[in-house]
Order: sequence, then structure tokens, then C-alpha cells
Amino acid sequence: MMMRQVLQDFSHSLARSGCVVLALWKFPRRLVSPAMFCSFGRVCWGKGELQFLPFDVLLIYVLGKVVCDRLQRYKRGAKMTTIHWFRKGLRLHDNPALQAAVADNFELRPVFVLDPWFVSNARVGKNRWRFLAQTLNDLDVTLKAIGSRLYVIRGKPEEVFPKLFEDWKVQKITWEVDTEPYARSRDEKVEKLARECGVKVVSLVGHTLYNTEKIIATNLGKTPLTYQSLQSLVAKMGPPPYPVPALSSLPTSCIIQPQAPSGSTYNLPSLSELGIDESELGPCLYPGGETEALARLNKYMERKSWVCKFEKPKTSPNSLQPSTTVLSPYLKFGCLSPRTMYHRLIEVYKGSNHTQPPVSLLGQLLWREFFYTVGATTSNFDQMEGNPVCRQIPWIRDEKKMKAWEFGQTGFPFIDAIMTQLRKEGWIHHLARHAVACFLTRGDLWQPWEDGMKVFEELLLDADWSLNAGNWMWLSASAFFHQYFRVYSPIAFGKQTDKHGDYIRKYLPQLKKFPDNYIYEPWKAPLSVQKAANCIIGQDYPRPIVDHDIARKTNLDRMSKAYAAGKNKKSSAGSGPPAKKSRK
DNA sequence: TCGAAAGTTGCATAG
DNA sequence: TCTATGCAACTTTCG
Repeated sequence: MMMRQVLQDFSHSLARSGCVVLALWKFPRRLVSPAMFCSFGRVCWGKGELQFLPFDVLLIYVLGKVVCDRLQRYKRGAKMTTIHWFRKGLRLHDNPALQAAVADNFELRPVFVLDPWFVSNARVGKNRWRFLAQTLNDLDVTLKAIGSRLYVIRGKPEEVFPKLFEDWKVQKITWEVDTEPYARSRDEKVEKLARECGVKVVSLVGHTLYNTEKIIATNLGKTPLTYQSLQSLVAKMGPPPYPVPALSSLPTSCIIQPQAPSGSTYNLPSLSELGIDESELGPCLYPGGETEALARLNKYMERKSWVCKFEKPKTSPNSLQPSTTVLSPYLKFGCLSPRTMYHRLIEVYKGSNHTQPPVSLLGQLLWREFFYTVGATTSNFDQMEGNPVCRQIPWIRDEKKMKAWEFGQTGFPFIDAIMTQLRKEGWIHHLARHAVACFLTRGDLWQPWEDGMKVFEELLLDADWSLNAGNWMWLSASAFFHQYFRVYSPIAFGKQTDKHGDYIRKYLPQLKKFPDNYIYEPWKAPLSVQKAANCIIGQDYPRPIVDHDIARKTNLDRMSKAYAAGKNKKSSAGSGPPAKKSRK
């Protein structure tokens, strides 16, 4: 009994130090054969249990367990296998988890799981499915170039992995950390299953500049709620890690021979398998994949002066060609590493005067980091209710208004043109998102920001959970931004950068022939002008859904009341500063 | 603890 | 065409 106690204590202490724990008395035969034990010399075997095991031999046994296990497998002719599970992080450059996958020289199985949850629960529109399919294809091509391939598995991760672990005799699985709620619960399940199957799990940060947990720890456990506070935190932490080298070749031991034949069940998904009718797709302006992402990054980084002078608020929301980089979809899927982009920007900036965050290009990466950090640590971040950072505002759902906005039928050409571009092309400029989000919520239609967020989630190529929810709260003055009296005008705002309305003419061709002075407000045009433009308002194009001036005033009043109610609630709850007296 | 300062990017108008 | 200012007054952060 005493020996057993010693063994138990020893194995517990090993467990605490992170070593593999062996339940010796439960299944010694399965782990190592008696013959192999004997090769250590001094171990006695009896009645299915270990007996009289000297301490030093135990130590040798424990430390040598992995070696024994491998030896046994090699004797059987089986090889060691590692799965790298691609989810986001769909790239070979700067992929710490993928590097970790090849570190042990085991056979590598790069896997992507086509999870039915995303088909039924996530709102993924046609354009984003296409982007993903292209990205997977690109990944497969680049993996093939180094002697591997992508294995696409259909099914729920928690169901497919135990089978894969068994079929492929997997020792290790690696993946990139994902902080979104669904990903977290999914990964917890898979991690538990892996441990039960004796598979080692390695998850590493690669999707954000920093480990969001470290940012929170630097802020003494609190979530930063302003961009500036995030900026001072990351200033304390120093620059983000340098990108790890791209996986440009595979060690021979990682290459599986023979390769699974093409036409196998692991094939890439076709568009029709994803439920996409190709004939319904518009032209592909932003093809998915790491190759395109790096080419795009290079193209922009070559424009040194443009990069150094970049100020986001000065770029145009309604230019005919994007006035910004459109790297966001590539960052969203991890075709591009934010750390690679960060350090490339630092290189370009070197020795030159350049703009600063928040408006600079580097500042845009910090915005992404800000919303990822808040999103990772705030409960119900994508909802109003139960969300501690979100102001409770009594939005009034109106399906007609919502549909009009969603399908570009509000009667405000600037808003409708933006929504048309979004639906067709999957990308709109950041300030265009501001204009339509403000219009839908506090500006004009008084619809809940969550509903707008869902439409963006479906239609945007770069729909990114944290950024989408965070920005919708921002624009609706529900969190982060509080100057609700600053309302974007659906008429005046677009004129600043496109006074002739070329953008409107491109996306709403029915208004093409309106003269410049009516293009933003066609309902004001005399009937003769409408007839000459071959477009009668109320017939060929809708009348405005609201009177902007009246809606704005009504909504300002509603916002003011919602803010006051929030303040009262806070002060009566005894938290936060006491309510100030109204200055009115 | 509390007051002051600051906060990615508004609009309309006057000069 | 560009810039300054009033509008009305929010929240978070910082010292």
C-alpha cells in the first residue's frame, strides 16, 4: 500500500507540473508491453498490477514513456501524426500553431472542418462562401507545393475528431486561438475529447497582434473601454511579436506517402455543395486566399508615401474604386497575419514622417485589436440585453423599415447605393458603414443595432464578430461613442466626397440621368426633371421613407431620454458616479 | 475622490 | 474652397 501511495503522490506531482500522467495500475499492459518493461531491467510484473517498482525505475519509466510508446508504434510500422486544424488563420506565413504542428517531425494532416453550425446558425452570404471556398483552394495549392494537402472534413468538430484521432493514430493537434463565443465552447469540447484520447493539444495566438488575455492582465483584469486606454496598454507591452517564418517546406518525416487520392472524401467544397448558385454571383472583386492577401499587402506597402500619409477619416466612402486597402476580408479569415502587416508598416514608416493612430493604417490594426479585446471579455457582446457595456435603448422594430434599409429601398440614394454595393460586392468603405448604420439606428429609422449587425454579418466579406458588434454599438451610440447628437446626414455626408453623385449613378442606374443638384434628393426634383431623367419618384424609385430633419429631431430626443434613463438606473443601483443635474 | 480633459472621422453657417 | 465656430453636453480616463 505504501508503494502505491508513493506512486500516486509522484504521479500527482507530475500532473501538477504538466507532465503526462500514467494511471499505472489501471492499464499498464496497454501502454507498454511486459517485454518492454523487462528491457528496463528491474521491473517485476504480477497479477496485472505493478509491484515493487523502485522509485528510480519509475522515473525512468515515466520519462521514457513517450519513447516506449513511439518505439512500439514504429515496431508496428505505424507513424506519429499531428493534425493542424485550420479555422481562421488560413495561411502558411506567420502561423505559430502550424509551426508547432511540424516541430515534432510527425506526419502532418492539415485539416479544415466544414462545420454544419456555420451553415445553419451563422449568417454567411454567397460572397463570403465564395471567398472561403477560394481561400481553401489557395491553401490546398500552397500546401501541395510543400508536399502536403488540405483535408476537408464534413461534420461537427466534436463528432469528427475522435474518429480522426483513432483512424490516423493522432498524437497531437494544433490550432490557432479563437476568442469568439462559439469557437471557445467548440474548442473546449474538442480539447476535452483530445485529452480523453491521449492527444496533446497546442493552441497558440496568431489572429490578433497580442494575446488579448495579456492585454486584460496588463489592465489589472479590467476590459479597456476606450481606444486610448488600449493604446496606452499596448505601449506598455511593447511591439507585438515578430511574425514566425512562413512554412516554406516540410520536413520529409511530415510528408504522408502515399497521398490520399484525389476524389476522396477529403476534397475541397464546391460552391454548389455550399448551396451557392454560381450564376447568381456577381464579379469577384476580392478573391480569397493567402496568395491574394500577400499580393495585396505588397501592392499597398510599395506605395510608401500613400501609407505614410494615410488618414482614415480623409479617405472617401463613395469613390468608385476603394480608397482604402480592402485587406479586412483577408485579416478576418487570417489569410493575412496582423503581425505581418504591423511589422511591414513599421518597416515602411522607418525614417519617414507618418500619420499616427487612430487615423493611420497601423491605427486601423489597433482598432481591430480594441474590438477583439472587448469582445473577448464582455458577456453577450453581440446583444443589447445582458451586455454590460451596452446602453439599453428602446428601439422599435419595424419590419417594413428594416427591409427597406436592407434592400436599398429607403428613398435616400446615398444610403441605397451603399446597401446595393454591399449586397453585390460584399465590401463597403468604413465611413459608408457609418452612414448606413447611423441611418438605421439613432439617425433616422430607430431600428435595433442588432438587426443591422445581422445584415452586415450576412453580406460583408469581412464580417468579423467582434468588430461588427463593436462598431454597431459605436454607431448607434450604445457603447464606446456617446456624442449621439452628431448625426450623419444621408444627404449632405456623401456630397463631401462625391458632389456629382457618380457613386449613386453607378449603383442605382435608375437615377443616372438626374442632374447633380437632385441626385442626393431626387424627390425634390420637379416632375419635368423626373420625366426627363426617365425616373418618376414613387414609381421607379421610392420616395424617402422618413423626413430626415423630423426623424433626426425625434430620435435625438429619444436618445437623450434613453441616456437619462441609463444614468438614473446607474445612480439608483448605487454604482458609477451620481447623476449630474440636468443643465436644461 | 473628484474635477478636468479628451474622445477615429457631424452639420450648418459665416467669414 | 477652406477653416473656425456653435450646436448641447455625453462617457471614460487620468492625475
